[in-house]
Amino acid sequence: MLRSNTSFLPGKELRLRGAFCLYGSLSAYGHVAAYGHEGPTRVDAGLESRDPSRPDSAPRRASRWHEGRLMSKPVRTRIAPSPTGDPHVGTAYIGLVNMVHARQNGGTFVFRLDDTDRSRYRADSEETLFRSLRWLGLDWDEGPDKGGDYGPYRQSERTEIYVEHVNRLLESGHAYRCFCTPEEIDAHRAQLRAEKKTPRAPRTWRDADPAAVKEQLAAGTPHVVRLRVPLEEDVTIHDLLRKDPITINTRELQDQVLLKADGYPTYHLASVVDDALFEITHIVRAEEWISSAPIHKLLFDAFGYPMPVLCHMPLLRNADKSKISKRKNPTSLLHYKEAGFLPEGLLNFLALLGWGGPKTPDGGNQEIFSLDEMIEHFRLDNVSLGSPVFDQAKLRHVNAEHLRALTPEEFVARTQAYMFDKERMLALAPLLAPRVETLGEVCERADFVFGEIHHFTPETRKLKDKNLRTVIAGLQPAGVEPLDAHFALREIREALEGLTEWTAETLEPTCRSLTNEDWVGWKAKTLFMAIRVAIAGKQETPPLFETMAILGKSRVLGRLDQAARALAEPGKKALKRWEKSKAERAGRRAASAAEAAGET
RNA sequence: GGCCCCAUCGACUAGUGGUUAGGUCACCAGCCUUUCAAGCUGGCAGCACGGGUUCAAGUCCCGUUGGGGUCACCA
Repeated sequence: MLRSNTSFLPGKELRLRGAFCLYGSLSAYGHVAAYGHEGPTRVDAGLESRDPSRPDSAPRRASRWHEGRLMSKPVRTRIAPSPTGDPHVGTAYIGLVNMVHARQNGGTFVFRLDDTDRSRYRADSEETLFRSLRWLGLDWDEGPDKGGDYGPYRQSERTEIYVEHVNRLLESGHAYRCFCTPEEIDAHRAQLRAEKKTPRAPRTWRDADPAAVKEQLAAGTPHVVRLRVPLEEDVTIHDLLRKDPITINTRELQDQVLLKADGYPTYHLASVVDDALFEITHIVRAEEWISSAPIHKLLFDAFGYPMPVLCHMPLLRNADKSKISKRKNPTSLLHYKEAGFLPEGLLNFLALLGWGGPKTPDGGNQEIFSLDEMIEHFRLDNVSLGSPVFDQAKLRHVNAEHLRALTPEEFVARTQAYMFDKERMLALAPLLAPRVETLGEVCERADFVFGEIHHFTPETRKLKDKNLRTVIAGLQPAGVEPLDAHFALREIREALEGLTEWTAETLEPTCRSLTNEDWVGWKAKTLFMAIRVAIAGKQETPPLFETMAILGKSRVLGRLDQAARALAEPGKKALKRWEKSKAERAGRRAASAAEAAGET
């Protein structure tokens, strides 16, 4: 395979390649040469390029594999996050790679908001998303908050475009209207599962009588539009990182919903249409999308749009190698910001996953580097495919290196901004002032606000230290099993998670509602102490709900997780038992509510 | 379970047919130091297994095992 690795001189080759990436020229990287075998109308561009780092190397052939004439296109990449929750490290990771690839090719990095799921939409998370990614150091050239020539960049504002596209597919026979009810679909799937077949939506309407369709349409029956997936046909996709093409037979696929009953598109439709319209050249996204790539390929083909280069990045992992999850790892960018990580440190750490960093003369990798250095040296097609564990220890180390590189002035500025944020201090002042007698006591009194708390590692529980024992005592009241205390905290967390407004006034009733007799039997006093210790690491704090409000939702939730984890790690059986108990209690609550309603 | 992806120290990685398998984190030991960090020196530790191909395999091929993803009107 040809690659300019004889000298890892910073992006020599890339610079020469210039701002334009020959559409498909990545086949020159060798292992994607298989592209050249695809497509009925492939035209050999006959272009040759040389590896500049090896003047004597054989000329490499660049070819273009899909329809039409040779066309060079400026690189355009994108991220398309959903505003449905806290900004995720995975989003940042994929965003970083997309941005770096665009930048090093003089291309454009696009931010597109995937807000087509109206039921999960949360208005506040859109702004948080922008802010968090910007904090990290990501910056996009086009986006909902920035505009651009390809807008609108919010998919919820593009529904006419999707409907128009769906109509095209309807006319060309690539899609059909499906009037099945959700119940019918579920039943069908259940039956197929029972027969040990691939569960699929029924194809009742796939070849329905046009008259019947017209009738349903006239009656205004709710319906979706589905892709008419070919019955038995191999669909082959090419991935920049995997040398073998991936072939999936359409019998593994189902007639994917394209347009939902509420008129909004599904991810599949919206992303394909927008990637085409935005002229995205490289789709760089997480590995979990591989299995739906054939659907996308089918869609690009149905529309007659050129297929972008696909690049599926490895999934970030928990220590046990499962897909990273907030249960087992903090996944919110807010957490890392609030825990005092430097954005450049986090970014550097993320860059290390799948890539070692620039090569060093001793045969190793330079692991500490800046975004600019990454843009200079990183190569998208050289990402390693293992399952990178998001290792907190390594993250801390990388962050520490960046911290140490700060000048004293910078260090002070960063620390001040982190600890004594004016807004936060103003909120804190009325709670703190009555409780201190000198300024010297401020930090001690509110230590849990200013930084991380460390009381909840599993090791802590083994310590003999008296103070720490008290801490655990609060978390786990006398006579309560660790596992029960774990679930108590977890249940609190779940209740709080649903809160959209995070103030002392909204927090109090939510917390109090968990103290009814249906609960594990704790009094308010006990429950509130457990929460207090979990979020503050000690038993003396300003009033609980005010304290929680100031700490902020993500930190409170994160610390409840942390505390729960420190108490116990429930097994599958225990989890099941808990789920069951929750359901039963919910049932009882509903029953007693109904009874109460009946009496009045 | 079907389909798909993946596989180098505990973790992140370098490696693209010929290496004493390199670097970093973590861990251990020593040095430095009033303490703790940091720093320095050293150590522990890896090509999942089995078959091929080849003069030569961590590197290529096949199989096994293991891990993961995915099977929604969520993305």
